[in-house]
Amino acid sequence: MNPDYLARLQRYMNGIIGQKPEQWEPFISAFEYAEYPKKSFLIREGEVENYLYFILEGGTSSFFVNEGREKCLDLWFADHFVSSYMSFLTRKPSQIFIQALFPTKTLRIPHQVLQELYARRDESNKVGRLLAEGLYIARTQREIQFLSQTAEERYLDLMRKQPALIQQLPVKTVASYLGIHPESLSRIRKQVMP
Amino acid sequence: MNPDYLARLQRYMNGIIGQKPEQWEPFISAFEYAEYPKKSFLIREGEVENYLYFILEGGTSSFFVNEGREKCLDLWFADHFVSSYMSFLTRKPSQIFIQALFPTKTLRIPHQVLQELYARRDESNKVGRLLAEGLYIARTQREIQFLSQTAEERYLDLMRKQPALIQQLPVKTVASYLGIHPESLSRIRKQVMP
DNA sequence: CGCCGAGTTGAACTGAATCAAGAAACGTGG
DNA sequence: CCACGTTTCTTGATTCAGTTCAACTCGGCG
Repeated sequence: MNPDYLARLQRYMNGIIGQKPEQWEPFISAFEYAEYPKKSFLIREGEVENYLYFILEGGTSSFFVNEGREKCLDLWFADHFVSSYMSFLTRKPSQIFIQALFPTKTLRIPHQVLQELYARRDESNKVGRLLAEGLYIARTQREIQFLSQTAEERYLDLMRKQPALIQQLPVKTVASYLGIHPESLSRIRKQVMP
Repeated sequence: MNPDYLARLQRYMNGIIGQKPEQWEPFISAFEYAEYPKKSFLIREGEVENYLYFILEGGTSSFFVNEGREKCLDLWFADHFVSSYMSFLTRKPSQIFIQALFPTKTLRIPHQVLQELYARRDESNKVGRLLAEGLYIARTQREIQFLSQTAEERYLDLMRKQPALIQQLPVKTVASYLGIHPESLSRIRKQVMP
């Protein structure tokens, strides 16, 4: 494993919990390296999520399948955590798939190891707290956006905030992320372009 | 204040973090009692959320207003925590209102006090972690439901899981919670009833 | 009594889904 | 490196869930 990888995670931890290495050091050393080829799954529906992943390179889509259609919950890229977090927390089968959108390199921590850390070192709960808080905020922002904007507005927003993302991902992935079908995104693009 | 109220919070904490009073005792004693008349606001859009509330009696609606329409994010009742949690965490103005649906009694903890607790007692982060995790799960479940069910399915689901709620709340509140307009709920009820 | 907000009903409208068909891009194996 | 089959993308025609706007009813309350 590239030694720079742990440094990446350290830098991220520094950013969210501050300059107290003793708080995140045991946390960081509990991670293991794992790679996922493009289109492979970090987890499938029905499995119990055993890992929390920190993305080093690449990106993932979290989605569930309803009546044969993929419904994307979120996309995550380098320097973010991803997991079927509900399954990870509840130890129940995952309702979602997480799939690598590109060849993806991660550091991951097993559930068991994290739980032991929480139990053994009170201060490690701070990491877990900040993690859950961050995920909560992301979820809530997205829900507010879905309730207040049309598909076209969400698309324009995405173009403004993450233009690279629209270039790199297939239309069907972007459409699913926007909560619409590929045909609709196709029309929106035609509408918006000229 | 009714002394039973602290016991209520204690029982709840016991349920989520287990039988270690020393973990939640300093937490619980930091709460103060507060009442909200029906239709009053725990917080309004634009204000920074200063409290995390534990509901003793009554209930609340969390909503934002978009183009003059109320969009409900969640409803909470006795023995649950509520807050404009995104504002509480980020210290930025709240995007949402929280309004008492009935005369509502709460125990609330000020942001500052909770932060000091987090900083001074590592183990109190566990409470914060479990709280954020629980809120994350609720948000995610709701998002999955919105992406996979029609309004009628969501209504039938609510009837099955929370029939009392439909009785006690005005149609417009239930409609907003279901993500539709009162007219639409009216039609769905007619459709479903006979 | 009369008002006023809450709920219902109707008719027209709209954003997005659905179904179908064709064109373009992709990747896989020969 | 090309050929072939499979996805992916686009476009069109149609349908549908839910909105919008407007009118009307009902029940409580000053």
